[in-house]
Amino acid sequence: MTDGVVERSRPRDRILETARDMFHKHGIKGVGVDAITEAAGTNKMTLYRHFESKDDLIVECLRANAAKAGAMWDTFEAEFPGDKLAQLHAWVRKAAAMLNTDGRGCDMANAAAELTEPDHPARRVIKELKEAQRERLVGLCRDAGIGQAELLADTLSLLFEGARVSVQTVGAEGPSTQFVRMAEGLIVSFRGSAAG
Amino acid sequence: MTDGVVERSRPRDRILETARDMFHKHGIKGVGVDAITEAAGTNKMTLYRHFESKDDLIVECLRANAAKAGAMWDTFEAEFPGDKLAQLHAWVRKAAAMLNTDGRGCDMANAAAELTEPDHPARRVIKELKEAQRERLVGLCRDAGIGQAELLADTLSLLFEGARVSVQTVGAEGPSTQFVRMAEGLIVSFRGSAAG
DNA sequence: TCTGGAAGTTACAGACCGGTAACACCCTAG
DNA sequence: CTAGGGTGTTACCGGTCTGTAACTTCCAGA
Repeated sequence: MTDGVVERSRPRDRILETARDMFHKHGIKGVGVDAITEAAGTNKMTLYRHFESKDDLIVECLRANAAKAGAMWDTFEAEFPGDKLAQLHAWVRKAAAMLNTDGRGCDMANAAAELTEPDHPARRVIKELKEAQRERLVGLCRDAGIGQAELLADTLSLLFEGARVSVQTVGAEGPSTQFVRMAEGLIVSFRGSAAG
Repeated sequence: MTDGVVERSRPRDRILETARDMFHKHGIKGVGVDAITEAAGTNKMTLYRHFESKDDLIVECLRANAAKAGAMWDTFEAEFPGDKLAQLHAWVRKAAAMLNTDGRGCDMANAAAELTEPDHPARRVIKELKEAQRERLVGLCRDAGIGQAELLADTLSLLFEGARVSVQTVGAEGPSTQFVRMAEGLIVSFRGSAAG
């Protein structure tokens, strides 16, 4: 049982945390609710008392992931108060670090790859949360005084997203090793062209 | 039955083609062998006479995909014989076109997201085929006279990969719309810096 | 016309899936 | 002490999954 995470807390929290971990490691369709509840040290009935379906649990996991990712931005602000450019570089470093932590890509991207039904409830929240993340990165670029903030943010975002899937397909020794160099080069280039 | 592709040909070919189509649309774990054989106008026993398991079928589908993608490069050479820079721009246009054809990402990336077992037979071939694709793009960049060919190829590759997952998560109207602008800008920038 | 192999058919095994029912338990708030 | 809500337990439903067995049908080539 490598999927522990059974610290004593309220069953709902344990289920949510365990499900997040197992969905991340083994994929959504690769994990059944029985396995989740067992790893969470509880049982199926309790799961269905707190979540109305597996799909509902999936959505809650994605929201929890996004909340955790959102908290990351606050640490940048705390670490470099007011210095938006430093925060942008901190984002690059953090992103690069994530590439080497584990070989699994973004949970939302993976979920979108697995859940192909066009009206699956998870697809709505994935789009919402991804768009919110884009807004934050665009805002950071703009506040850092970069002229074409949207273009830089989108480029960095696509690079990072691509690096994550690259790690998942060819491993951490592939093209993703150049991510920092690419990102830093882009920031320099965009700062050189035009400032707000 | 929207997953037709039942033209009269040998059962093995029909199964392979149908499986490629259905895996692409609905994901690998989202399609059972019964559904494949039915859509291919044959039956399960015939599938298992030609493929030793579903995993084997998956691997063959990935190889077939890669073969089709490989043929794409030959069309570039045929269209712009000897003009490697033109072929690189053709790659950019082709990549951009793929972003708008359907909302599903790269089959290999999606497969890697779904098949999480570290020793799954598909993971080997995904890595092999992705590395082969990288070699081709690096070669194209180098032959186009670009100094840092590997870095440009990896950057373009990551951008494209990221654009495909972006289409899958937020749709074709998201950051991926800027893909051509990003790619062309990078090529210009790399050509300006140093040439071979 | 005969024959052999490829393909189709039906049924089944064994496992797993998401989800529910009915009931026993425990622990805390009143 | 008691009542009640949250939790645990067991069993079950109907469905789907990969994979196999045994048998029939068809068709091309000799």
